[in-house]
Amino acid sequence: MAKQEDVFRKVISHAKEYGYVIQSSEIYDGLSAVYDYAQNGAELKKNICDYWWKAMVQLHENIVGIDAAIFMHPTVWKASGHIEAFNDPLIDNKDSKKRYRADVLVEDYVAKIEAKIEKEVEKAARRFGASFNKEEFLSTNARVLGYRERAQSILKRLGKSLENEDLNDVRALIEELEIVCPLSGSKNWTEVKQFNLMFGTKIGASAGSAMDLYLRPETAQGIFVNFLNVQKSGRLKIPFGIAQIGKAFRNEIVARQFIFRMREFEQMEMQFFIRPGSQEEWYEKWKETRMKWHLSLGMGEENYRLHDHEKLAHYADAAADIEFRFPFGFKELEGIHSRTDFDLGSHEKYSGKKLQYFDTELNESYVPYVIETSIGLDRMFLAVFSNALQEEELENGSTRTVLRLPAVLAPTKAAILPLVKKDGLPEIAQKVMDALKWDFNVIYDEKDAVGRRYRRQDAAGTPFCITVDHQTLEDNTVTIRYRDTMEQLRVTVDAINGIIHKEVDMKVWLKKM
RNA sequence: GCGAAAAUAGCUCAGUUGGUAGAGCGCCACCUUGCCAAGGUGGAGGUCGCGGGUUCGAAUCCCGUUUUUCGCUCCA
Repeated sequence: MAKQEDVFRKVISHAKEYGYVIQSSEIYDGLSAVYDYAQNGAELKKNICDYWWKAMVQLHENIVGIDAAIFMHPTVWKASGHIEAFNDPLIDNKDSKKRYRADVLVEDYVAKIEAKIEKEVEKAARRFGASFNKEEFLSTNARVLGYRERAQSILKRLGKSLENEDLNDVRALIEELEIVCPLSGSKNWTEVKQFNLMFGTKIGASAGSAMDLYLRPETAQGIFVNFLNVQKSGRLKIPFGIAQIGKAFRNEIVARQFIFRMREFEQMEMQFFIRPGSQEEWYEKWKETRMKWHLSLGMGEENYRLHDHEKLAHYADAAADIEFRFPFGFKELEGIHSRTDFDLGSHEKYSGKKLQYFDTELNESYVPYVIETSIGLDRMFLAVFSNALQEEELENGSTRTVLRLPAVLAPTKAAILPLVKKDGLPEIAQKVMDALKWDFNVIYDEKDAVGRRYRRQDAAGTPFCITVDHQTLEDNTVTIRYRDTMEQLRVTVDAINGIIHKEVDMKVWLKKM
């Protein structure tokens, strides 16, 4: 366990030290669970995006990509169920450390009162036998009436407090009713707090005419609301998919573990529209396809596992996670969900617009079913980065820190190094770099001994080092050193481009799928 | 959100019973070497997370706060 923590700590400090990830607003003590991608991080992230986009959009004739706005009409979040599900008054019991919905606690209490009424009814029914008139009993029995009045006044007060967002009164109500924690039996409660997982903001500059908006808590809805426009303008036939990469925002109660759970994060997702009834087949197909994509990066099959959900979200009829072995254990990296027609159907209801597809083969219209693949870009970044960071013992007893990023994703593909800073070698190295920079991200480094420069590039994740030495002056050859094996080959200057290209080309990597 | 721990240079850390800060690595310049880190000389960089308090005096003690990590909780 302690070792796991150490590894994670190293990942975080390495990410900072080598220009990958920095905490946001660090000079102001940082902002909780918000991080910035620095120069190398931005490149790595962009490469992950490209790798995903190519695999999903470019290589599938029936998948197109869009880029929807972060702001959406507020009703979208009613239709999606987020306003309902993301808005709860919560209270904690300090002894059992259990968290409850405050309104549910009160409602449970009322339910107990109602149970008492039922008991009275049963008792009376036994006593009076056949002559028992339930209606009459309920409207005349003093004890029942007392219970009733009490229950009603409690619910009325609760409703009013919730409506006025008077959380102090909800708390007061819980105290007055002497509600105890079902687990610990104690009345040691915290304040009631309103948790809204969505970030609110306003559109419109003047306060009077401003409209409440949310920053989207997921990107999927941008696809659903545009479903028909894209289908029609793209003349797309079912089955087809719409993909998107974009930011989403969640005001997480607990946001932790570096970039694993951030308040502002990025999703890469694809909604695949299919005929109702074919969801099982496509669900399996996409699980398999997405897993292949992951495995093509060569990060080790043993580091992935598929986890099927038993408890399903309200919109889904099947759901699975692709989990990855992060430094803190196996955690969700990507979700594959069979979302049925929940979203499109709900948008039909709320918007009053038809969101149906006319299937010419079946000669009928229907609301398509949806299979979703949704991967956290930041989590993918963390998976790639943490998996790549290794410390290895060399034969000579020294250790080497090496960031074995898949070459296709590495921010910098090659470093160009003159063996020494004289004899015209820097000038040649500069020329080599100028020739390569059109095709690859390359950097030049002439400081320190060449061995040290190799190690520097190892730690930064650069897969190749090109060294210009004295022999270059004679026969126009250089050495190319491989990060992972530390082996060197002598090649002509003209051959470098081809060698690197073969190793970092997305086509080569994607073909492993 | 609760509980625990932590915060000192870019990184990893030391700092003895309170007496206005150190190391290693890294970084910069120059010299030297020249194919796998740790050669020489010189240099930059910290009011010890922030704010209060106690004290003649606080990195050190107390309170608050922010951030991070771990456990619980939560998680469409």
